[in-house]
Amino acid sequence: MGPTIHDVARLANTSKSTVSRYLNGQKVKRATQEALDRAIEELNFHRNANARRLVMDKTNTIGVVVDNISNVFYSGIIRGIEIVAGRRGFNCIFYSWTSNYGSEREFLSLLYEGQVDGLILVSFQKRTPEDLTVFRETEYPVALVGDHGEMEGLMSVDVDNAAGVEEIVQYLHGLGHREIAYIAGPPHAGASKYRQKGFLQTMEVLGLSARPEWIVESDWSNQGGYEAMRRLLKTKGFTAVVASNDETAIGALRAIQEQGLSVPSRLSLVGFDDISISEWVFPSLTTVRQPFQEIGIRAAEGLFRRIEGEDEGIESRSYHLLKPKLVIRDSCDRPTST
Amino acid sequence: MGPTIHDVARLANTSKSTVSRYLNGQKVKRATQEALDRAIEELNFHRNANARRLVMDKTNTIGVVVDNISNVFYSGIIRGIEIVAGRRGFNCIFYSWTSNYGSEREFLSLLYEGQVDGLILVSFQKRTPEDLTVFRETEYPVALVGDHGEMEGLMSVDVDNAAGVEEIVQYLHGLGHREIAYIAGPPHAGASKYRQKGFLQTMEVLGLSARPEWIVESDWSNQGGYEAMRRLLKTKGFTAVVASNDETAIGALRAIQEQGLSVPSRLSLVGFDDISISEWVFPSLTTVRQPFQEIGIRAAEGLFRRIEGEDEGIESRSYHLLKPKLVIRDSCDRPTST
DNA sequence: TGATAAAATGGGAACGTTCCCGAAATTTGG
DNA sequence: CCAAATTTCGGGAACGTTCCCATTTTATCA
Repeated sequence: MGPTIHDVARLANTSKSTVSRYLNGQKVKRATQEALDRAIEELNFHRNANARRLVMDKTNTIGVVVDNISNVFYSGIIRGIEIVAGRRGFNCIFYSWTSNYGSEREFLSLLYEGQVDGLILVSFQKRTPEDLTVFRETEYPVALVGDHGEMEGLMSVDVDNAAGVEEIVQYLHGLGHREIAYIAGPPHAGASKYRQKGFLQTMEVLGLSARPEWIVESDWSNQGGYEAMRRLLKTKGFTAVVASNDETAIGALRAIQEQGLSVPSRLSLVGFDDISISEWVFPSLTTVRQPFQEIGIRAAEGLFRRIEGEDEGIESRSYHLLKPKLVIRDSCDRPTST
Repeated sequence: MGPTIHDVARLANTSKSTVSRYLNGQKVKRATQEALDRAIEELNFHRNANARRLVMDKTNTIGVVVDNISNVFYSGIIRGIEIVAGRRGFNCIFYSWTSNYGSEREFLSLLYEGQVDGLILVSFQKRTPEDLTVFRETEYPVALVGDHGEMEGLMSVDVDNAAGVEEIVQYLHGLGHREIAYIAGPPHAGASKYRQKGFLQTMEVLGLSARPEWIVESDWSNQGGYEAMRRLLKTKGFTAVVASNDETAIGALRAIQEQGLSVPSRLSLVGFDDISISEWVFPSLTTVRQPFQEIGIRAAEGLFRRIEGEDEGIESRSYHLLKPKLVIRDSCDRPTST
């Protein structure tokens, strides 16, 4: 191992208690301070984190579990979490939930084992009811981002997916579109379900018919969007396409352009998420922006409320639904009058 | 805290030593085993990681520091690292190198403090000579991915940037291009320098002149590529554009298309990196694929060689240069004969 | 200057685990 | 069935730190 507090004490002609106190910011005599500084410098001393954590029963660290750590749109969420953690003097460490692990639940052992003081689980995959129950029952600080499976009593943050799609449909309707196709996401993901519900409900409210052959399923990938759009293009009559996320929309855009059709003059297209590339495809994509950073901030604040035991009440275990925002770019226009 | 090994021992009518042995996979009598299983289950016992780490002086964890944790093209590198770590029974934790931290070097304290057994630093930013020296001098296991500042004696992995650009230029030359423009990256990043060097050298080898007004600088962002391309389009005569990364290329593509020019019939365009979106822009982007996963694997293997002290020699402290591969898609064609 | 208050210091227990070593229990072999 | 060999077990030290408490040193004020 490296040098210990004891070695420092010996070199500085004092006791480990004094070294410990100095390292923890308490005052020591001027002379001892200088001796300690010299000793620490000379030995290149660093406190052993494991010993500290053992005795203090505190890590000053929160863990963030992300499925697919490099998903572009987790970037904002992570940033939000880091801002709040930094403010509280906590570090963040990230775990990627790859196939190495069976279920998200397994990460709870990070808490049991004392590796982190709190845990934020970020996933837009479907969560199992067993997972959710475990998260609710544990007395350790846990916050969820994404699918909360409509379970009460657990701290979670998500975006109002239905409201986002409603905005989209209203916008298209305002432009004059009446025949609107929809590319759905994976049927089990919570976000996907809410988006589709938002689509169907708004169509109904507006008195538009959502024709079954104009609703196709995809998997939220570029490839999936591309294939879905090709299927869609075999039918006729719609003037606008709502893709349930941006990746899908970009795949769809490619399929449309390959057919020599033009967006937006021939067909309008909308996405969802506002990932960074959406501004840069041609034409730039009209979409709905998720308040990613805000999501991260809310989740982290909820978590810290539990870590610091600020409330035992219901507030820290409630469900936050954030409103997304329509971002109008160049991929929509009035329908061509035929 | 939670229940301890002692509580388990008491409940199972045995001693902590026996519990410890059982937890570590040694054999115990059938009867005690059953009693232990019951006790562990009933108490929901988990070993305290900090106590274990303290006494064993080992964490079975490697840390991976990434600047901007959500950069799409770190995904493959991370995956590669996780594969190797998983094989060795190690966990990975990720740290994001945000503005919270001054320099990469600060992460070395994770090693000093015993939080991780090894560290991989992934960054394509410019590294300072001081940082590099510290990484070289430390006796702790460290591996670098990206810029190694041409310093000898440190374990690092990078892609052969110059060779990649050379392939691009050779390919364009083979198609008949003679007038080639170049959008450079940020001048201080190592990768950027090598790519530019590769461009200039290959042009010279082929007897082509790299005209100064056809070499513009950018910052490797979409926006930067867009602006650089607009500047470039004020000049005339070139038939192909080499962008020094894909993001830049995609920004450039947009600028070209906004002018009503067509890729590839009017202008050929090539990128570098092969990020996932490059396949999906229209036309799909011809680019050079970095072997991201392989990079991660190499770095992790080098790291583990040092963690496990397999060699004290030079092998684990050498520089690995991996060859990238040209990926031909739809953004290049023969120049139009005017 | 001397009594008293305040500040600085050192010793030792505690945190929960692993691991060594000697003791106890069990198995083996004649 | 008994001694020897083997397996299982329990006690205690150690890991490096924090924190409490008693002690020593320094500062304060009449």
